[in-house]
Amino acid sequence: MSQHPKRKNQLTPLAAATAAPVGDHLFFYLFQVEYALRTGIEERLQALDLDLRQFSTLAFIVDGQAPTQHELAQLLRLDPSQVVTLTKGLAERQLLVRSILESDRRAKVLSITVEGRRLYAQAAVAIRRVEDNLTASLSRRDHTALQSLLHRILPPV
Amino acid sequence: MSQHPKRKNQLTPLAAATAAPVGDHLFFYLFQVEYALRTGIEERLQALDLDLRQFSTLAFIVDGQAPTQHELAQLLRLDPSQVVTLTKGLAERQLLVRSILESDRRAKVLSITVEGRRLYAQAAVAIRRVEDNLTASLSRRDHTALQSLLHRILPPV
DNA sequence: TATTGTTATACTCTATAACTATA
DNA sequence: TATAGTTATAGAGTATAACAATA
Repeated sequence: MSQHPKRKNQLTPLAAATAAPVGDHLFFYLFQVEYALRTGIEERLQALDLDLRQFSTLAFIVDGQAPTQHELAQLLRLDPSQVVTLTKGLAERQLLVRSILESDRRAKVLSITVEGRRLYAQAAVAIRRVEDNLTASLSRRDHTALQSLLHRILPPV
Repeated sequence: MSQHPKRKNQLTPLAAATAAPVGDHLFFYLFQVEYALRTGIEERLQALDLDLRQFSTLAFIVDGQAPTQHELAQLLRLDPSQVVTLTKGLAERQLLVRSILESDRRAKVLSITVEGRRLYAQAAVAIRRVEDNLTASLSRRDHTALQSLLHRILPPV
């Protein structure tokens, strides 16, 4: 048995996702927690045949924004060409619909389907479970405090 | 001027690094803060001709662990083959030395040079500045609280 | 026989440019 | 002329396998 098992397509970011904090740097802590949360979520989403990017896509649509592909590209910080592949895949699975925006026939509006909403809800529950598990050692107040602190330092969109 | 300017080699993770939080998910906040911090740090490190992975490498050595390449691979969650390229590059710049571990001649120990320590110190200051800037809206107590909360939910190594 | 480091290669994902349709 | 979307392709980064040296 290898001491360094690897899943296929495991995400190893270009930047460091260090396995241990060094010095007193906020970023070491932040990166490590982010890594744990991300991999935990990805693992759970696999069972639903979704990755984080696909989930986020559904989330933004469900959120009521009915974004165009261009808007989604900005929200996900993706190149528009990647959004094509992303949304086509979800559309093929009948999780969303890509329709022409009548007020600007160049644009495609993304809207959720019943099946898409159902899968999103399932995924959201699974993700919440991972989040709660990660912060299990915190009191509810501290969990809220963490989220609040992160919220306060969010750079303006 | 493009509405969607892109730096070359800008990191766009496989997973979502969403530009806006959705719902009440911890991960949206965490990812966004992580993204802001990471890109901010990478920008500063560019001036020193370092990326985060290289900085982390120096950091682990300076931390006094004198790790072998194998150990560094685990710390950075990298494949050993990638560590070769990584450490060779830093060795060429005389920032570290790769020497044979006498107690196990297969292994290579990494140790910092004077020049490497100097550059590391510079980089650490620059990173600290980015971190402080990110949390500028927080009181010192809240900054500490955030770091402490993140520390408490770190998964065991 | 197992492990560390190394090299070479295949593969995945991203960046870029060119193109169509619409504004 | 500019913008949304699309397609094709080149490039960067990662995973995998094979190998040498040492244990």
